[in-house]
Amino acid sequence: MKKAIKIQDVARAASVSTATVSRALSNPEKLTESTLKIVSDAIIETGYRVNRNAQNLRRQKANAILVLAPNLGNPFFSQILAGIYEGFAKTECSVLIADSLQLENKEARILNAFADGSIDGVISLDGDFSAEQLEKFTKYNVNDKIVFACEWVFDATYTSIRSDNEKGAILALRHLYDLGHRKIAHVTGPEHNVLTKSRRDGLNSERERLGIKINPEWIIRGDFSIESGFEAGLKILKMLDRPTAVFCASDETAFGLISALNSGGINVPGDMSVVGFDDISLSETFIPSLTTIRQDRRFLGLQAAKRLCSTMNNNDNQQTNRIEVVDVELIVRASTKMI
Amino acid sequence: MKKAIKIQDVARAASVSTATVSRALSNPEKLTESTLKIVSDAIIETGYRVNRNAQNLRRQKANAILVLAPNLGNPFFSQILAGIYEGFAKTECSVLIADSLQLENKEARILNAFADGSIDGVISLDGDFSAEQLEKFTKYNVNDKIVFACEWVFDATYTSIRSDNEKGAILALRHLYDLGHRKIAHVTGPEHNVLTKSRRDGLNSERERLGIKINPEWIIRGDFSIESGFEAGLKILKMLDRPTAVFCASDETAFGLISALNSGGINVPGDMSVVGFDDISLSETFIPSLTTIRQDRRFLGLQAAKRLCSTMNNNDNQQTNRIEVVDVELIVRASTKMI
DNA sequence: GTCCTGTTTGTAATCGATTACATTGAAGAA
DNA sequence: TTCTTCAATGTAATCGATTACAAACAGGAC
Repeated sequence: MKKAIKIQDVARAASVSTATVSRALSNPEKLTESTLKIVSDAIIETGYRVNRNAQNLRRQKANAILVLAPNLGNPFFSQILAGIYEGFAKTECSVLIADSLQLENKEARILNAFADGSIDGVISLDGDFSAEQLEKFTKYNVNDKIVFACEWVFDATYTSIRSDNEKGAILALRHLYDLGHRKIAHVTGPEHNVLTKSRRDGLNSERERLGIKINPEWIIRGDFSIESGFEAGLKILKMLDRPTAVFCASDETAFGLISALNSGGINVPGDMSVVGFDDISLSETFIPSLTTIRQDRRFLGLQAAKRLCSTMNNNDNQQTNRIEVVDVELIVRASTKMI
Repeated sequence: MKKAIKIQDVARAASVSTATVSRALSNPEKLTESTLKIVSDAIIETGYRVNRNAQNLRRQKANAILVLAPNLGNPFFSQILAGIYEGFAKTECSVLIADSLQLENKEARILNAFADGSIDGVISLDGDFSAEQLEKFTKYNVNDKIVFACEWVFDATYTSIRSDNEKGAILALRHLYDLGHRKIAHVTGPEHNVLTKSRRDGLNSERERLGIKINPEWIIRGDFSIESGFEAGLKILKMLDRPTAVFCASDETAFGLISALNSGGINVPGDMSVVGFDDISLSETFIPSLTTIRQDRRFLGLQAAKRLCSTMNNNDNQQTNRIEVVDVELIVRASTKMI
């Protein structure tokens, strides 16, 4: 094992002080060109790497952020992560990932990580925090170090980047309406989830505007998962008053739904039209290919990263807009058909 | 902002020395029960959290590992990650994730992270390292801090956990053979990939054993992606001498393939049988549901984590078996049919 | 030459926890 | 009582980089 080279070794090799070496790395403009050259050469020659722990200790920083994702197993998140990585690519900041479903006491864990200096900020893709949990964040003064992406909480002090979920639901409903559908079911996300709520709100408002009646049975509780879609499909198979179209809260749910319908002899889109939400990569490939609402997930991640970076660097957290809403788009494919 | 509480503050509150507080946390058995009680109370009362940077600096550890994944977008990896997290759940070790496709000079980045003290170990799901890159690892003496999972490199000094890929290919081929298929195509993974190679090897040896002839056209280069499967499907559509079954190197490739075949009027499994590899969650839901080879991905991740933990803790790296091969299983579903 | 100014570089304190070594004190042996 | 031994606790050096402050030095004004 090579023993680590430290700043002292470089200083000795360059016949300067440690301060000069440190400055060569972080404030090169403060040095004469000639000394900078000497020091740079010595750094290369010795193969010196700054010790992050020492640096972080002294600077009182962690150079790391935490991404909190509910269920890493969902391919939905990968693109968001890619965007986040892109946003941090040029920085020296490490990205830690935690699965918030696996995490007990998540708010305590986050506060702990802040307190012990292992993170400087959080990007949460999970908006499921109780009032008590949020109070703790406020108490420990970390609100402006947490950025929400995709999901969010109802507390205006947090920065958040989200898709226009209401519009997505409206686009989906109108698309089905335009195809002649009037009996439209909805497989929701989990109760209390902000996405569930705003998509349902969009749906209801547009339903009212278009004057569509609704059978309460057609609102089926789901949780974004494939399995919940499958179960919803089984429920629909048993209905006496069947809808002619279904809007699902996620693409995976739509896949499960279509699969169940199929197993019951109902063809999509022949007998029933289905719209998803997200536009994950498999939606194009699925048979039938899925009509869905596209969210620009990479962009959501990228923006969240940028916002967090800027609040972490500038201490002026008087941002103009804490809430940024990203446009969504209807992608028409083969799972929907004129009635 | 609350100013951070340090060990000094706790020492003062408990009227003991900092050494005693430190011992209360890391070597409680060295203290009298009564002092331990006093110190513990003081820790709770003050809300003290150890500063990780200071601790890591002093202990010369990072308390973090890096997971290197090729293409985080692939849902295949999420289960492995879940296993890795499970393996590190009880430890204080943070898990960093990097997408090796996005990472230029990955070996240099890894060595850097070791050198600057930001990681203690690596779990690589990526086996694509050149001889020169491996030499660098050897030179900097980090071979026993790197564990390969899923993929691996041909250097016996590394610990690696992998599925029995040859057996998987053999099971797939024999299943198709048993259904009466003799004209069997294969969509491979990327050239030079170890998985591609071992699956192809398994296929070839079993092919020979069963006495199946092969049209070279039926070996189609892919890269595990949906798109490459789609393109392979298009190629098959154009063939004069068409296979009756296809074995794909990944489930996603199989989805793309089936989708392309479908668009060309070829029904799966009616006109052609398809077998995948991996058994990702959507395989059960896809229409038709996919016959595939199941890898226990969570277990692969968990084992990799355990191995890395034990080599990082015990300095005796005289492990009995550096290579651990995990069994795979044929899952028969609806995408394959008797000819 | 002397003084002043401003730039470049060096010295040493500091971040917060750990731990080798020193000290204290109590129990047991004689 | 006095000495030995050992367990419990304290003192202070240490990990490696940063940076406030000090020092050195060059150049210009007089």
